[in-house]
Amino acid sequence: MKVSELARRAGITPAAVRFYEAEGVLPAAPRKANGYREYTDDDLCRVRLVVAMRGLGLELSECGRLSALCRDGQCDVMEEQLLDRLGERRQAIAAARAELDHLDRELATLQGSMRSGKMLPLACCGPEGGATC
Amino acid sequence: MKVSELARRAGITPAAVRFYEAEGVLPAAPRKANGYREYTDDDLCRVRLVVAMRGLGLELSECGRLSALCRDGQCDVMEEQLLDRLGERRQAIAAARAELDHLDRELATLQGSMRSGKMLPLACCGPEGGATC
DNA sequence: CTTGACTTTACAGTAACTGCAAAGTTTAGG
DNA sequence: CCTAAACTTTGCAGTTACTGTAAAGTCAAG
Repeated sequence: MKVSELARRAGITPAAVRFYEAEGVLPAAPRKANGYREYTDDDLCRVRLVVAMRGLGLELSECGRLSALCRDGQCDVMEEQLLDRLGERRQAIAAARAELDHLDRELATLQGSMRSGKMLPLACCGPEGGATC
Repeated sequence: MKVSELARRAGITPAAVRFYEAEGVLPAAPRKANGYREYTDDDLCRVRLVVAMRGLGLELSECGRLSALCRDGQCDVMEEQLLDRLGERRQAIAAARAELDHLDRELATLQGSMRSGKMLPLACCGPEGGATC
């Protein structure tokens, strides 16, 4: 199949597929006589793995590394490392959530102050006392 | 004061201050004879406003626009628009949180399947039936 | 007078793509 | 056979908000 079909079936754009190849995340596809990339179902499978890992929030380079392990017949090693990453991701997600919650509380408080007419409680004029904004 | 002191008192780096100026987020600072930027307490106040708005998650361009309004004596208009942005931000935060929650559930499920020995339930070999990864 | 701590500028790099331009290829229809 | 649409190729610029580096000038202390 050609790049557009591969991309469509993997759920990304042809440009992204070429980008992944350029970045070494996917192996360089063999070319037909006209220079077009030609893909097999196995290739599709590999792309899908990368897309799935990206969807889990892993960095592209990490997806490439893990996918390469799998291609080298070390799927078990890959699985092990993927499991590690999943744990790390969940920690990062928990942290991100806490941060969002904190920010939302700040925003709510600020909204409240502003709506009740108080002038900018933004830390604009700090503890040093300040000039007019 | 010089750029480092301004930056320190505003809670950012000197490089960020110069960047903000280059981007037009802050007005160009007047220079001393030696070419160094010279700032007043009012300038510090302006930078702090931008830093505060950035901390609320607003885009830099938006911070620049709002801060400029305030500089032009339209603090009231700025406040109004800021209030709008805060509402939008809170919506975006709620959406981001929902996404994080969803992702975390996915990760947890995947962790579970992998730990109990099931091979990659990643959508790697899709509904079309697939090759080996 | 030297050393260290500043300052200036400009430019490269980051993450993960998207969009564009220019040129060649294929495919369907007339 | 011709043409027009819909592909494909490459390379490069743009996105966001900076950070890091390099080269060069300035300033304060000892």
